[in-house]
Amino acid sequence: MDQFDCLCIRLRRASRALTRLYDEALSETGLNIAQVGLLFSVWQAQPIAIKALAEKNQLDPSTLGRNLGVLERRELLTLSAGKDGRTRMVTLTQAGMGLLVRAAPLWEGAQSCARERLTADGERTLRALLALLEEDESDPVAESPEFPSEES
Amino acid sequence: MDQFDCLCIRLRRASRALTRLYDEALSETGLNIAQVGLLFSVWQAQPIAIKALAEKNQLDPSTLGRNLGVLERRELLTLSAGKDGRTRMVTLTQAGMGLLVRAAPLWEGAQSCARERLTADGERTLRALLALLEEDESDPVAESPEFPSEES
DNA sequence: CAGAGGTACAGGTATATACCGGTATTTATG
DNA sequence: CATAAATACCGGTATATACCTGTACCTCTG
Repeated sequence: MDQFDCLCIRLRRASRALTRLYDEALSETGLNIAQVGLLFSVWQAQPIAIKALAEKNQLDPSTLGRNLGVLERRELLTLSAGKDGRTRMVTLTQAGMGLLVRAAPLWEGAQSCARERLTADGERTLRALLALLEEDESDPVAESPEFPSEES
Repeated sequence: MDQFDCLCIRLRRASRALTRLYDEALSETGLNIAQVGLLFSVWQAQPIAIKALAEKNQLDPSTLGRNLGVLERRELLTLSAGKDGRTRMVTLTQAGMGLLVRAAPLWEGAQSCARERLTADGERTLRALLALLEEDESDPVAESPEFPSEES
């Protein structure tokens, strides 16, 4: 086993790899998959407050605020005052909407490619993950001393 | 469906959530899961060049270099010149080794928790993901107009 | 209605991540 | 052997991500 069986590390690695795939497919739009996903999420719910959008995307509100700032500077969306003076409502601009439409077929391509790739060499990983989840918990990890213990 | 069925967005979201879980479990070490994973990876292969470590972790070498810098400043590892004058070899310090040992039980806890949580409310997601992978490709996505098309 | 407490956001700080271009070093080539 | 090409790394730049703190605003209570 090249890597230790950390669900989180595995997931992070898979996330990086898949992100690279989508980002490349979307490169001609000048946006990455996180940004396209965000625009899409706004489109679904606009106008929507930052807090609500953060919950919808399970993102820290301050993170989301900064991410929105990038898209606002590119004039893909606007942040306007809501009825509640504390909130700022997010809305797509025409340009943002247009970019989403342009991104759609590119996203489709990446999604197909991802699906193929996952089917090809990743379904095993998924199944292994499932197996890991179903692993007998009562069996202590004594067999494979994956983490260093007290021998220096 | 609250979210659109982007494998990448889903994976990124899951990655963020799981990262939060592990990071919290590891908080008393002052390290996050990415750092612990990196220390572990170095431990497995030390001394190892940045390039090789980057490949092992599927990380961009420049990214890895910066991440290593953080751990070097905390004196958890050292970067020394290799035989090849271009490379820098990464090695754990005693402190780095010690922290890894301290992190082990905390990591175990997070891993168990993650496994439980995934079993509880995420196995469905995994199975859905599998189903998505096995989805009939010949069926065009016409049914659910997930992405905006030409109506502004 | 005035103050207490809660809410939504902005900004500071830190890390993670990637791409690109520059530099030093090694290797290959003529 | 001298030069070209390849390699490994570093630093600039940009974005993603989260935590914490401060500020403005709203809501509730007396």
